[in-house]
Amino acid sequence: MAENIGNLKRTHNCEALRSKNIGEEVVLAGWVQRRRDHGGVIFIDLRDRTGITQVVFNPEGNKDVHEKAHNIRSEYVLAVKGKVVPRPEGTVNPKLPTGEIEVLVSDLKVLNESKTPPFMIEDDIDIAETLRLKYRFLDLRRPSVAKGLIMRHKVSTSVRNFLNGEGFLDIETPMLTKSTPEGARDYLVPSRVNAGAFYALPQSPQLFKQILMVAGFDRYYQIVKCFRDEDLRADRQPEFTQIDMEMSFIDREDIMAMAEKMMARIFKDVLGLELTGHFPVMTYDETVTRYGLDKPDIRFGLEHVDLTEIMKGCGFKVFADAASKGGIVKAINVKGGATLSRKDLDDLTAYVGNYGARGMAWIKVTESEWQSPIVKFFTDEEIGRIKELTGAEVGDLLLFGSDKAEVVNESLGNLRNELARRLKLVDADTYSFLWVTDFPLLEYDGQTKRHVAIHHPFTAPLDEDLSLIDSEPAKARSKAYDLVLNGNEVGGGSIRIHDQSLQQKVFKLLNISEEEAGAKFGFLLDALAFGAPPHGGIAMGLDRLVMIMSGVDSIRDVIAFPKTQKAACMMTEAPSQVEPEQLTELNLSLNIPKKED
RNA sequence: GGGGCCGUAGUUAAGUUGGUUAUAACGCCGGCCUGUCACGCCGGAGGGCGCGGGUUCGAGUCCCGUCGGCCCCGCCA
Repeated sequence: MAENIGNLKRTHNCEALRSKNIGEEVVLAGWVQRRRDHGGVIFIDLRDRTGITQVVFNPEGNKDVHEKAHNIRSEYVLAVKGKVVPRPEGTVNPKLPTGEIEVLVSDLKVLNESKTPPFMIEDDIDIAETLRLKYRFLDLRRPSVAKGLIMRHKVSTSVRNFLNGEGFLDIETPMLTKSTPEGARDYLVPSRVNAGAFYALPQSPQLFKQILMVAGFDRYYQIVKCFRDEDLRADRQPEFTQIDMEMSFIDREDIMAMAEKMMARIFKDVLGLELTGHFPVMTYDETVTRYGLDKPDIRFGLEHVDLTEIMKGCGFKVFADAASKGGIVKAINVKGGATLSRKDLDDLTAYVGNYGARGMAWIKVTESEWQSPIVKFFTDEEIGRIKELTGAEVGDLLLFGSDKAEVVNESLGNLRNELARRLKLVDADTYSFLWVTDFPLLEYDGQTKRHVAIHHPFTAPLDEDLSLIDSEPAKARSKAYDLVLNGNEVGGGSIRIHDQSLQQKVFKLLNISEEEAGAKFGFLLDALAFGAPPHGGIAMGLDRLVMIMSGVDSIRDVIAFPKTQKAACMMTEAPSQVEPEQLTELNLSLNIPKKED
């Protein structure tokens, strides 16, 4: 039977007591981590989110209390009153911060019993994630899991303190808002009072924060949920949290400086690390050329070497064709990689296959020869050029990609990361930020056969590329910037268009008709026409940032109640069917296609 | 939409070329135990192998389908 607290109000948490507390009468409350019943004396490790204290039931003390303690099991909830005493000579536990003392119990209340938990509440256990998520309330009792949420709290606290100090205002924006074209798939919410009409959950507060700038709130922030109905990954959940900010009367270097200062503050407050100097800045073109990806991890080398020019007329048809027909040929020199086995190479070939590469040529540089299936196709001069450009030395491994530029860059870019993982080229505790700037304004979407905005349609072009908007829009670059941390995109933003005519011009480029622009973004165009200040901002992915800072591989580990890959919550079993009456009230009917047999 | 991996006691796993009553560890239950902290010792219960078909004398092992989980591609302004 569960007892009420009564007079046993706790005086300390389970990590608080030390030798200096010896002699004090204290009350602790928490969960039973473990019981060691010796028939006579009974030890219980009492746990709360701060730590563990050993409490002792001695039969020579209170008989009733000792009797009661026999029935205690794992995860029972206890309040104990007792005296802090030193542990007897030789029984100090150096593994526990509280290991020099124990609490000799004089009064006990079993605040609640517990069923035997489906898994043990401790770190370093190996359990299926689906079970952890179903019993998330138990999983979250494990210190390593709680640690992620505690760190998340520290990060958001640090962010608020910093931005409040810099004069930013925390202003909430609607969760029930308007569906807009472009971007990700919206989560829709039917309107009961407007039959047939829908709200959308925000993909980000983008337009609202711009409107707030027009309204004169020249420094805004919000730690806010965003929703995108797209497929999940280890670093993507359908609802996620952004540190969203926007400033007026600034240019991009001001936003970048502010974001850097904020990151420095977060790392200082939360990890005690000093981030010194400015974050390096690299243009989009440079990242793609050197690393293949626009979010390179710059903690290790393995940079790409472009061999397109020298392969144009070579005897290896695959390379020659790619090089002369608009594609590219690139190589990575894996220093000391000649020790990789044939199986390793097969694995890596399969790996680049994920990104559309149809193969992966390689050359092992050994004392006696260039060992490779393709080296026989090259002239001595070509081999010399390859050697020169890649810096190949004895013991190295050269890996090649040849195809359309996107395929080569994507596959070799990801291969580079994979090699670093396999060869353990990075120290897990290092943090390396990078700004990526000068993104193209537009990209061509082969599916819809039109240009779409790379960042979003409100991103300003670079000043020097303004004239390209009319002549060669595909070449125009934007005032967008991404913040990359250890190869992960943790933030992105831009200077926005604050001129109504330029905004209309960009909509036109994106094949958004005047009518459509008016219908979907009329309020923004309106606002821009009423004295919009120059403005811009950035949004940081809180989940990803905390994931990296806490050294875990999935944002699920830093979200209290995350969803599985099918966007389901194992605990609540959301999403679920609803009563027909609810649908009727919303003027909805279901039309679920039958599966074909 | 596609590729890969996985599903066996509460948990984590083992399970030979298909072949008696499906193993182990931890956990759980009972007993003993006054200094343990992964307490110890003795004893015990617990699953029919995600689900549904099929092949076979016989299926956890083979085949088909299906559900669920994880990683990835597509998708994610």
